[in-house]
Parts: sequence; structure tokens; C-alpha cells
Amino acid sequence: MGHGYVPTIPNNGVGVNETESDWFTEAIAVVGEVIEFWGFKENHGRIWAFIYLHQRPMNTTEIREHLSLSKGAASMLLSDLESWSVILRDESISERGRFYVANPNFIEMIVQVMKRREADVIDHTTVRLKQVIEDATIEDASSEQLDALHKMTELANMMKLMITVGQKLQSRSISELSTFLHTIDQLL
Amino acid sequence: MGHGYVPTIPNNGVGVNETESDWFTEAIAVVGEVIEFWGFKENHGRIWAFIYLHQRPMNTTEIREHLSLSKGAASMLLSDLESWSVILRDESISERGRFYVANPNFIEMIVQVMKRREADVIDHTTVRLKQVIEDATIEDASSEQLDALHKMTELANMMKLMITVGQKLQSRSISELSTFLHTIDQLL
DNA sequence: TTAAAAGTTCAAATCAATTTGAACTTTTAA
DNA sequence: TTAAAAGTTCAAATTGATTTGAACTTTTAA
Repeated sequence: MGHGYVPTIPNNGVGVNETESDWFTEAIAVVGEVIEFWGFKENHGRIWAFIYLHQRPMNTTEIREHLSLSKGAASMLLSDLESWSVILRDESISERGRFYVANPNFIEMIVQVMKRREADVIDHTTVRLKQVIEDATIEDASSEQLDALHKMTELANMMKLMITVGQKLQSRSISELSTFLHTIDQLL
Repeated sequence: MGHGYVPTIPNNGVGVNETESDWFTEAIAVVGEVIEFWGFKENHGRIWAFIYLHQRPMNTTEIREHLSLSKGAASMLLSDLESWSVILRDESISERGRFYVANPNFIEMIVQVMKRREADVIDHTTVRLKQVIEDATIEDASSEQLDALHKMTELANMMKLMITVGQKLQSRSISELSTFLHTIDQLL
């Protein structure tokens, strides 16, 4: 609907000779949104999608110009993605500048978000809740309140376990994982 | 560390006769952060924790004053939580104003986030990616690119499946779920 | 009825996350 | 070497999310 034509994209005077078609732009937008939804920045997703959909090593300048990112933003976003192994540097190319390919393992990306979240929040939470329970025990807390605090701790531990399971799923293919989830769905 | 004493809390001239102890304040802060991390606003979590830890129906004014929320914010946050069944109105109390109790099912809260995310993003994504694949097919896309787009669609479908599984898990207790996750962990 | 309390709405204000761009360092080709 | 290109850093600007508060509607007790 309203798609299906190839727009003339202004070239900004830079020597690019690949015209970006409509579906390509839309795909990058969709993937950007999906990935933002999993806790990344939208531009993390746009960069990953841009590299992944090209199916060849892309250099920093190409990425910067096609996605309209400042030098600073490109530097920071690319280094995030690289540190998470979401994109990989291709050392084999002898041209100036850095070249990247996309890590095609989607699951790994999602698990990276979980890991990051775990590091930032979950571990710290368990420690703090433990202290809260100690304090509540020697003070005026009712047994119902202590029970509620214990349940909160259980939840934090469960989250941790979910992340562990997520990490193990990381190495599996999507279709394998899909089958696995269907099995769980049947069991419940 | 640094905890374990009961501070004198200024009373703001309001007729409150329950002093809030230190562990209570800390518990609300921790839970607020955890719940924010699952996609809610921090104040959604603080309100839920405040009501849950009291283990009795709480009225809007008590909530507003103890958590220092404006009238407008309290109205909006409480109506969010109520619409998600994260808190429930207690109609049995004949005093002025509304009284709420907390839905003690933690999992339900997390699943609510997933549902909300699904509604906002995933469904829409599948439709948009389908259109992208159609457009890409009739245009210049390489077979590798089409393959990449199909994999993105697979991922979106898998997310949906994960949410379905999540919804089924909703009705189970935390300890049951914990056992279940351990079993999965063993299998992998 | 009615008027005070409770609840809602939303534009403006505040607070938080992201991006920019200029000054800097590092890399590279000649 | 060296100077141009590439990459980094971070304070300031921008953009986005959340909260406030005043004007409004609804509810309730007398």
C-alpha cells in the first residue's frame, strides 16, 4: 500500500553509486523499531539491519552517510555493536577505514540485551532485597510482609534463571528454537 | 550497611499515623527499579510495591502522599495499573475515595508488559515485513537479501511464540515455574 | 439539591536519553 | 616523517518521556 516504487534519493554530492530502494529503507525502519523494542537504541537496530541486508562488508562512511548519523554517534553506536559481537570487524579488506559484517545470529542480540540488563539490575537487586529482609526481620514487619519480600526475591532469582536459559538458547538456530518453543507450548 | 535504624520521617502536617520504616522505603525503591526494568514506569512499580507490602487495601490519598505523586500522576498511574489488573479495586470499603489491593501474581505483571509490547510492535512488524518482502521480490533484491528478510520474519514470529508461552506460564506459581525453567536448563 | 472531595485531562514544565559537533588522538599512505 | 583521513570523547543541544498543576467533570454525604 503506497509502496512498490523506486524513489529518486538525493545523493548529497557524495560519490555513492548504489541507489537505496524503497523496500530497503522500510526494512531498516522496521528492524530498527523491533530492535529498539528489545532494549537497544533504534540506531543500533538500523545500523545492524543496514549491514545485514547488504550482505557484504560495509565501511563506516557508507553507514554514516546512508543512515544520516554524525561522526560521534556512528563511533559510539558501532563500538557498542562491536563490543556486543552484534557486528564483526572484517580485517581482510585493505581499503582505508573499518569494514563490518553483521553477526547473523538474531538470538545472540536478544541475549545480549538480557545480559546487559542482568548486569545492571538483577544481581544488585538480590543483594539489596536480602538486606531489606534482614532489616525487616529485626524491625516491625509482619509475617505477611516478610512473605511478600521473600516472593519478590524468588522473582528476582527466576529472572536470573530465565536469562541463563536464554544464554543457552543463544547457540541454537531459530528453527530449532521455534520447535522447542512449540514443544513447551504443547506441554503447558 | 548503613541501614537498620528507624528514621524520623517528617509528617507534612497530614494525619498519617503509620510511620514508614527504613526497610519499607528501600523495598519500594528496589521493586520500583526492577519493575521499571521490565518496561513499566518506575512509579508503576513503586505504587504496586507500596500496596503489595502493606497487605491491606490502600486508598488513593495514602498512596499519593507516601509516594509524593501529584494528583494527575496518581490518577494516570493508578488507572494504568488497574487496566492491566496489576492492582484491583476493593469495592467492599465504604469510606470515601477508592481503595486498591495488589494482584500478587508477579508473572502476570511481566506478561502484561509482553502483551502490551506485542500489541504495539510485533503484529505490526509482521505485516510490514511481509510488504517489504513483496516489494523486494519484484525489485532488485538478491536471493541473499530475500533470505535475510525471511529470517527477520522468522524472528518476529518466534517473539510472538515466546509471548504465547509467557501467557500460558502466567497462571502458574513462581516455584512451579522455577522448577520448569530448571528442567529446561537441564535439557539444553 | 449542593458543595466539598475525589478523579480526569492535557498543555506546559521538568527530567532523562540520545545526538551533535568541535577539539582532540590514532591510523595510514605517501 | 607527515599530513590527511579516520576514530574518539564529551559538554552542549536536541529530542523524547514523565510529571505537574490548574481547569474541568464526577461522585458522595449531608
